[in-house]
Amino acid sequence: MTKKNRPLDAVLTRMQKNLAERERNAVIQLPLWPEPKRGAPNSFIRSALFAAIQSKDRQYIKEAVLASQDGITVKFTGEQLNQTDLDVWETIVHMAREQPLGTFCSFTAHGLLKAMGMGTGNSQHKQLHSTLLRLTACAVEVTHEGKTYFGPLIKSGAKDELTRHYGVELNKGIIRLFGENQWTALDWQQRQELRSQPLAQALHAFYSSHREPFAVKLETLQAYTGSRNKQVASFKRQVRTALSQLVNVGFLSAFKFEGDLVQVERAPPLVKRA
DNA sequence: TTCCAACTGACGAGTATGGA
DNA sequence: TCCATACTCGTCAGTTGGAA
Repeated sequence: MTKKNRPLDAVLTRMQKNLAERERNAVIQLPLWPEPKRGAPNSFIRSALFAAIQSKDRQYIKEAVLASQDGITVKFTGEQLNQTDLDVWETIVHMAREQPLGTFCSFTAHGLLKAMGMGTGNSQHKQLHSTLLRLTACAVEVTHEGKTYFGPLIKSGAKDELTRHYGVELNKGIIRLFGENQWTALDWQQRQELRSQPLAQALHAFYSSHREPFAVKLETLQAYTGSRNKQVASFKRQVRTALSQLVNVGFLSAFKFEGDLVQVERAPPLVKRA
């Protein structure tokens, strides 16, 4: 290196430092979806990350590659997540979307349960706390369209045992999952109407992320929803019931089975009159 | 494919508590 | 006293697996 280049190197180094500093301090914010919607990355709802299982059927998973749609890779370590966990995560993300990522989002347990349309009894409070711990303790590695996020789904949290106020912090890196055309605004009212029906919720989320759903094999749906039902006939029965529920809530207009293929037709969105 | 029984979790009504 | 929040407990609905 010549003496002549040294000042230029110093300037470049300073510029790189400034750029890195600016990136660290940049205000990163989630997309602003409307109030009746809940935003979720497609990588979450097109994979078995949030399985259609009951709480009692959770398993501990270590560095497992979960079933996912082509173009998405999901690795998971921790206690298996289900649709209830997705409800909680979506609600927290929904509340946090109006403030920069990395800042604490505070709420009361009661308020969060109410916001999710759940009961507010002791069992629900315990369930909520377990969910928050699960979302904090897990480790996911999601790759979608060349962008990878790895880490927990909630960075950290705090709770005031007297007032039951929570404060949770989301990772800034989570924004990588909300790239353009990589997330879906789920109809929250429909999802609430499907509460306690994990398979219907999982299919609602999956098909919400496809404007014109294509025919999908039963075994593919079985994998994407993380179903524990090993019997094909039994799973088909469950899917039929779940899709009927999606028709009832106005999400689908029709569905049919052609052999082991499932074809659905989305209902046109309701236009609210002023 | 349908039916059934057992199990589990969610829900809701009634009540208690604490702060303004 | 009122209101928001929290707790307890009984009931109900959903899920599952097995049998026919």
